Amino acid sequence: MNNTRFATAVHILTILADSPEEWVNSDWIAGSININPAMVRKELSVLQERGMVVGRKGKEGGSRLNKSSKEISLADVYCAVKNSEVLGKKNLNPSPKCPVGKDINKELAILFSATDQLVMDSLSGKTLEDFARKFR
Amino acid sequence: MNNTRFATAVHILTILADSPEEWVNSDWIAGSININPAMVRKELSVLQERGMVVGRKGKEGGSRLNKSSKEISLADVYCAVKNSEVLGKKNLNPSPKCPVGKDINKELAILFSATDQLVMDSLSGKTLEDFARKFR
DNA sequence: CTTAACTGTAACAAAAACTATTACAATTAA
DNA sequence: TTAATTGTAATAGTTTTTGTTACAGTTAAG
Repeated sequence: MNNTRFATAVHILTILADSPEEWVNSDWIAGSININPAMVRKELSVLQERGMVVGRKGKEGGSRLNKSSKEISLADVYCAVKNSEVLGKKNLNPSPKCPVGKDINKELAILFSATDQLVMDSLSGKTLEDFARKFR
Repeated sequence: MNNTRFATAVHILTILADSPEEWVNSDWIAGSININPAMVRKELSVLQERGMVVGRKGKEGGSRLNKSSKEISLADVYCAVKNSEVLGKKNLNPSPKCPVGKDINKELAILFSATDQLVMDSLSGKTLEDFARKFR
């Protein structure tokens, strides 16, 4: 994760969590994060697929949470945006002729999964509500 | 970490750990990982700065561990190569006018540090020796 | 004292990932 | 009917990552 996607997603969800009744539009959210509204809509789209958010089209449209912020964990968010493992990529093309090269990726895979799981377990104990509360 | 640096560094160190007496040259290591020798030397250079490895120039030169593989933890390796936090980058330029934007990065910083620390704590319990043993 | 095999490092190039921007069809409220 | 908005695609620009080439400096060994 050498990108801003987790930060962006948490930012979006925090705003929605603080106005659970309202349909907040992407322009407003984009103004708070200071990025392009289209970027916000892209990320909202992902959060919708995961069932965290629901969108409404047309005039007076926008987005809001699809469930209580108590029911959304930061692990849900991480899971939605993550596109690499915590410890990075494995070796791309290690030599099968070398005893180390032959098995390195298998061993790294074990280590990488365990490390990812550690992070997931920790984040699954943290709710969006807990996080969003700090901004009210 | 959306790169191969941790995998590369562990691969290098595993090879060195399995021949603690020998001066292994960058060509040999590069052959096992299947990358350019100059990339190996770049990473070796970082591992040297951290005191894990020592290099010898000239004919019959190469690298070897500077301490027992029992004394090198995977946290040392991670620390040497990491260039981003586990949960990625914070928001680049959030709006100070919005209650969320104003403080989001401060709150994210707390979360991000705690998550990084979790990973470090876990890796600090794993030695290079334990890892390298699997390949002998 | 010359040669061959290395390291260490810099400079540059290529590829991949990430972020930003523009545009527009489809939808909806008023 | 109009104006505001989503959802999405296409494209461009920027940053990060990976690969390559080159070479001065070092060292072992004949």
